[in-house]
Amino acid sequence: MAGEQGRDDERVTTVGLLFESSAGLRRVLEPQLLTDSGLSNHSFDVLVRLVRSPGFRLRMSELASQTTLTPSGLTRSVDRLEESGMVAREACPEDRRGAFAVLTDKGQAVMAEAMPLHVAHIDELLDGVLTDEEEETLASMLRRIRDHIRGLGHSTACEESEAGVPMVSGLS
Amino acid sequence: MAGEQGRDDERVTTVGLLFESSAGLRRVLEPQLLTDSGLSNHSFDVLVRLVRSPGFRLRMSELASQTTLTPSGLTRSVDRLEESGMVAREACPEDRRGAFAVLTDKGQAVMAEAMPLHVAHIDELLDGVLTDEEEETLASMLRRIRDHIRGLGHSTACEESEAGVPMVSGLS
DNA sequence: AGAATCTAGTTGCACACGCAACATCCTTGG
DNA sequence: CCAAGGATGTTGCGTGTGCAACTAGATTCT
Repeated sequence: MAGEQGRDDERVTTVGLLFESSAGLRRVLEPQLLTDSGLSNHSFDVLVRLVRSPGFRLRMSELASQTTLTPSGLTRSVDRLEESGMVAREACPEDRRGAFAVLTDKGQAVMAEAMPLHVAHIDELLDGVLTDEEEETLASMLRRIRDHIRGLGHSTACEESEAGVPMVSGLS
Repeated sequence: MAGEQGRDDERVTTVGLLFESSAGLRRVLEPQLLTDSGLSNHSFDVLVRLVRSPGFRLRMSELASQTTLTPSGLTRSVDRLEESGMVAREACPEDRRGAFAVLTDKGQAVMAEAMPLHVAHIDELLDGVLTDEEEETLASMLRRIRDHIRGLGHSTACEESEAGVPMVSGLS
């Protein structure tokens, strides 16, 4: 079992490439994001969801399932964002266990500055690598993969993403 | 700066999807890999490179640049693999600073068992999501992205991957 | 040859993450 | 109406990670 790799490894290679490109992009983007706006990839991810939600607010659980974080990871992440004053926790009236994460004014200001920089950086980074059409294709395929995976976790395999608001996903 | 997302965010969305699908796949794959073979994604990644290298050996630096790990991360990872007896370190004759990581017999045996299981799991996981043609397209695009990113890090932007051995990348 | 510079690899340190256990609250069923 | 079960969010604990500083060996320049 040394160096033989049947063409059925192709799929494995594709998955490997997915990991590699993801990690590569993260390693380039994260430092820039940090020096530009003092945000980690995860923080930015959380903030993007909030920025794009009505009332700049989202339930913790919602946030957890949308980001790349586990519930516990999200708790800490929001803790930090709260300490920095970008996010505030707010009790949920109807469900006293629940909590909202709400973007503060400062959080909105930070994002208003961070987004364009980040977008520009990504643009600069990816320019000329893929045609517009290819990018669209790539996005469509990745979306399908993501939704398929998600369907597995929630077991009931439904309520995927509402194609209308295509899970924006600013980053990470 | 609330919910407006010009079509120039498309690229950001694509990057976001890349992160999401990568993280999603990892979260599904890793536990399985762990219970099946007792390996983490990173360990598996390291072992795959070794399995596919002549003499089952690779320089630490080579390994570091090929995997998703930093040099320091790789050191610890190889430390652990060495403790488990799957990998051994070997001094480099021509360069006394350098070190090889070499797959032991045990390491080869573990991989011989782990690979098919892992491949099967991925197959099962991704079956029906993309057509064969799409998979090929996806791999090609991801490869381009990865190579483009890599070219940035090494500054000199050369010596990309030798298309012949297309950076196999079993996983992670 | 000898000093300055560079590279390979390792380690101290701090930090972020996930898992599993937990407290709290909602929801069903008798 | 109360008990059993499910959901939401948080925390203790162990572990893995990256950065920066470091050791040791190569390389280059004068």
